[in-house]
Amino acid sequence: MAEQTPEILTGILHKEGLRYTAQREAVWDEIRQSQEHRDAEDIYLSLRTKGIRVSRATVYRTIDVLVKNKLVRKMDVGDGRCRYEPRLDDNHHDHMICTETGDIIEFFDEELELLQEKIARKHGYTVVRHVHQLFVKPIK
Amino acid sequence: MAEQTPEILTGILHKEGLRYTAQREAVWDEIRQSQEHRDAEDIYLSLRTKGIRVSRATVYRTIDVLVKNKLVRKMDVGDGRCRYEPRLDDNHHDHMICTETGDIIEFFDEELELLQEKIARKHGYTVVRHVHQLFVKPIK
DNA sequence: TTCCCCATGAGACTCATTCTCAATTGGGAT
DNA sequence: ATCCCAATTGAGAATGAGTCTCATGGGGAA
Repeated sequence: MAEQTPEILTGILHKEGLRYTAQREAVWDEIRQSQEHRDAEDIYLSLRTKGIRVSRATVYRTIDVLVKNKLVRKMDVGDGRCRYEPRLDDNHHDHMICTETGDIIEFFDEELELLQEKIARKHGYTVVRHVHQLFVKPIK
Repeated sequence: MAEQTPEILTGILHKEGLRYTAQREAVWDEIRQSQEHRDAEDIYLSLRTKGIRVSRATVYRTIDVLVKNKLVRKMDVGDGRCRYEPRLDDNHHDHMICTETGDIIEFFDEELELLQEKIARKHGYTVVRHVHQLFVKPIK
């Protein structure tokens, strides 16, 4: 999973007119190598634990760039902290949050995607992006 | 729209073991008489402008009770402030937010509701509640 | 009417995120 | 390779929605 990723970051920074720095690389690496849905503080602390000197401000600033360029997906679960996940493969999906365990399950449904667009069109709009979260509990 | 509503509130307060107060009535009236999706500060300021003495704390506390008892719907648009709307008729619906004008359009689609439940079941869950927002832009 | 306890208001507090600004550093020009 | 300067960084202050505290006020049962 690691071959072309460095260039992905440099390419984006270049496109945005931003400089390549060790901190930006570190933040992107940190998010990339995890499949969890972590908040900014988790990411920050994980970097610090690894001995990487970076500040919260830089973590937040870098995440903004990554989100804007679709390397990272930002999700607001509604509990006051946003979670982030890598978006390397760019497979779109939504989330199911278990109300009993807090587990986050990813799902994708083509029919659902089409239906949303259909509904928007009915009102004279087209979907730019969407937020869809199912708060669920295990059956029985 | 006003006949039985006072009793709705008193009934709920009684059920919750809470007292009927002028402030709680005022907050509920304020939310009821508007179809807008306003945040807590808007509601608070509107009450103060009308000369009603109520504090932010009471507005928040009362909204919590109303939301818990489904008299009010709480929606987190993701911009840091939650919006509230009355829920008298209890017609469930989701929201479409226009990215150009900020307009909020309500929609409901039975097929969508069923599809969500179907997806949850496929993973061994059942839907408790959901958040579904379409960020849209006008066609052409 | 009294009395007990819940509700209220003012402002302190929390906590995620953003901002400030002096010090540092990337990287193009030379 | 070196210079130079705007971009970047870190530390901590600031922000802002929402929550909490606690002294005072007011429902409502008896």
